[in-house]
Amino acid sequence: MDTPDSSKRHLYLVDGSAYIFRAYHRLPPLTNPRGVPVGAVYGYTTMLWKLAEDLHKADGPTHLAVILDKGSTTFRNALYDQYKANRPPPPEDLVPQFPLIRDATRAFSLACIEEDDLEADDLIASYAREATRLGWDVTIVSSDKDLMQLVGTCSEGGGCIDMLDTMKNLRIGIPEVIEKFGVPPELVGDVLALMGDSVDNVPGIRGIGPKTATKLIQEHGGLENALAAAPAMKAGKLRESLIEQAEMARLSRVLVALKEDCPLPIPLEDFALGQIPRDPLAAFLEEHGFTSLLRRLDDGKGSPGPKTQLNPAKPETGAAPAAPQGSRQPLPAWPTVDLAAYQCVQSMGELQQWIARAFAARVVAIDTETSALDSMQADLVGISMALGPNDACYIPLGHRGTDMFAEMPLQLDRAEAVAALKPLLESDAVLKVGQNIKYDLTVLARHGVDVAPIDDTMVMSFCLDAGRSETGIAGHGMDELADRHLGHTTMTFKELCGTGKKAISFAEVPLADATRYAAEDADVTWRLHRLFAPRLLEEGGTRIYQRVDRPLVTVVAGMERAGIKVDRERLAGLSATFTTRIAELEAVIHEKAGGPFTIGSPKQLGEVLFDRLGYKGGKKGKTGQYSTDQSVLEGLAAQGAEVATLVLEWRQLSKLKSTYTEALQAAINPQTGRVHTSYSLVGAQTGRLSSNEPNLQNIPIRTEIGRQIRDAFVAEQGNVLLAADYSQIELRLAAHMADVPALKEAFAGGEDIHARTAMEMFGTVDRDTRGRAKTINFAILYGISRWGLAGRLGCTAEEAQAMIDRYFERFPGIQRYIHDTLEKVRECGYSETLFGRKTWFPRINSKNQAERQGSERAAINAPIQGTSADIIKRAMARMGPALIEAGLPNVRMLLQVHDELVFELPEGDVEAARPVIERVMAGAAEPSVRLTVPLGVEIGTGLSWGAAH
DNA sequence: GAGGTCACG
DNA sequence: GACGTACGTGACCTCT
Repeated sequence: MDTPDSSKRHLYLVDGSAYIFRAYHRLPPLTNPRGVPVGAVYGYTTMLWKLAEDLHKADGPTHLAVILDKGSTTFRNALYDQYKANRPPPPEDLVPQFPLIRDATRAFSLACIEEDDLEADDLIASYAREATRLGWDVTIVSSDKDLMQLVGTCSEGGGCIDMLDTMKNLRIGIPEVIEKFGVPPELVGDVLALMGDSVDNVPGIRGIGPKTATKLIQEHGGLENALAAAPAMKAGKLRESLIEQAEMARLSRVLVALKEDCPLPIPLEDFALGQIPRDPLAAFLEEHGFTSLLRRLDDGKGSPGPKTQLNPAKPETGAAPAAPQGSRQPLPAWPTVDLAAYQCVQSMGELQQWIARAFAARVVAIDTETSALDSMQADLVGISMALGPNDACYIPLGHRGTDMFAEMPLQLDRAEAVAALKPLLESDAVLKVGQNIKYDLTVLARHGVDVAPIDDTMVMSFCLDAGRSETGIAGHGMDELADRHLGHTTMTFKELCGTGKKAISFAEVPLADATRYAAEDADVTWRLHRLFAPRLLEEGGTRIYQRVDRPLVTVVAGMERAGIKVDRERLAGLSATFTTRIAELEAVIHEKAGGPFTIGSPKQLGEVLFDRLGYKGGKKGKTGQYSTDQSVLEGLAAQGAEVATLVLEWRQLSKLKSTYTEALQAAINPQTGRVHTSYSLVGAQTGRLSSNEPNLQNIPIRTEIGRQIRDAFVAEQGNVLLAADYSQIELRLAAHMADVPALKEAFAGGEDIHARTAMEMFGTVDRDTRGRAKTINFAILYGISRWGLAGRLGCTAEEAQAMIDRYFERFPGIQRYIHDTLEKVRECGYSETLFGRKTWFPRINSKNQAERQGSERAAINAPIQGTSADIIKRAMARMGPALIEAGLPNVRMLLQVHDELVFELPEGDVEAARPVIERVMAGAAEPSVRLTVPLGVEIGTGLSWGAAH
């Protein structure tokens, strides 16, 4: 600071919500590179920029916070239910900009505050009062007339309050307030109470406007005096109104009064301005295409520009740049992980200190420790937090004694600690970082905490490095990431809790060990986040991470938590039927085989079929074992081997019973009575989700007998299930991406695409040619080989090759797509979806032909499968807000099955929900990508999942 | 833990 | 000429 009196504090309080409305109306409707409207965000960003430029001026801010309105109702609605009821909804293209305001604030590393039940004005008033009490000067960045009540007030402390209208570049002091209202600031509230406010729906007194209100207050010196003087006034409308509506005026006075004693969620000192780190700001400016600001950021010559304060120095942690594939990147200059440095938090005082420090840090890595792996059932045992390298703590909450005689460990009351952490975990001003934070979201949601905003290092790793590994599939687990990126070997859960029968619950781990383990996880997560955030920007992963995968984390957590109801009795009934039939089959198979054997053992079955019974066609694989899979058994059955037919039926029923009818009953959550799958966001290299424990993405549908299992997935009483499918989405995307006129035309015309293919290929459409065409269409999507196609179609490789040639000829574009895709992957090492998701293929140039060809097929498929995954993920991220906006808060999204979404909704909502869901799904590529084929969506409803198809 | 099989898109 | 023979998953079973 170059101010003479360097101890003088000057607090700027930015009225963010008010600003954004004004900026919206004053600025042209800009959109960012993704087509998202950002005009108001741009205005807001330039305003913050201007304020940042004032940093080093003599009377510039030393402290700054942005205050936002949070909810739509506040305590004032309890006083007067019509308060602000007349407000029109914000313009459609402004709505998506609200959350970006927070992003912008965070990008400047500024504090951002919003509280339920309070308006921004109240928080501003409370902070302003507190600051002046301490002798600070305060500038309120706003032009809101309500806030003018605060201007000029000097307390004993000596601090003064003024306002700054950045748009008009106007300082508002006492003279300006008097000019506007005709009265000094302390009487502004009385004037406002008389005149009312039509926008906020403050009633005031009908017939009294600003002029009369000012005159009355000037004459009588205050509202109560004016009301008291009314009976003595000369008869007329004014006198009558004042008498009749005196109570309305008094209510209005309360409504316009600012609440100056709100609890302050963040201490004033934490608003201290320091250097503004460059990287997050640059990332934000780039993401939204604010290129002129970005240039100014990097242009050191602009003086007196923000350069000196918006210091472009590398982040203090020295994040390492991306490493070339395969080589270890240089390790960041951080102190090595020191398990002894972590604090075990055992008092509320210590906890409060950590919370305050986390607010100040604005980024906190968190990790929850629980008693089990299932986030829907696990009990919360503790929470760890990290604010920097080795700056981490563990808060034990649910530990037991190490044995039944041991004393209970000293720890905070769980409910009390969670309540203390809740404002931090829910604060928009603080980014919560987790490794697989979806798990923590679910656990904490069950304790009433909705964690936001979030980052997930596992998902970040996936967006950077999907498929990227010399030896195979790159994992994104914490231990692996710590080793790969930090050169650090983490404590393993096994070391701590053991395995198998001797395993103990985390709740039984002694606090000292638990602290080392849990805090280390948070510490490592914090470090990984510091590495990944700049890499995403440099390597082009920001778009897919910020726009698709990050928003999805919270959405998917919600779906998992919702679960789906299954009809236990129905499953049990099916199980019993299957059991009986399986026993019958077993007896007959053993009889035909000439003795008992384990039918479920492919090895024994092969020997029975090909050695003992002497059937032909036995093929041994590389393990020296006969193959007995479906196609082999079907071949035997065609030769008249009845036992093969019986084994096929046995296999089908055994599969259905063990994997579905039995396992699903066991998967019903005893608390919710529903089945909660867990989705992995990093499970499939192409960007698809995967589902596990239980897998709800492979519930039978293709056979009649399997389909009965789908009928056991049901809606709650009074509700129905709605299933919405993209039809032929991958073929449509192939038509678009390879630019195939005939296919695009067929999709545009709503034709049967396989029939069209049959016509092009064979000149005629019947069952047979359509079926063959369908096979070929899929073969194309999966990276064709003549051998594979020949096997599927039952023809020779030469005939298959002829068909491939014909396909390329009829559908020009396909061959070029395959060629270009492979070219790019060979060159860059990765493929990309239309939305920029990368999948790495480290073995694309392998000397091993099988390996190489396998990579080539996967590389041809990945952009198509991945783009499809991006599209449905975008639809999922938008679905919740779209349904809320449509007034359908009771429609719940439950499942995703790659090209299908399943919802549960009140029967009465079906007709309203159908078009909303259809629109969101069909339009999910836009505005990022303009497809040249329509996306078809088919919707069905029913009391069960089976019936909804 | 690996291999085989089969449920799904 | 061998290699293996369509992309992406997860669960269950048997056997080592």
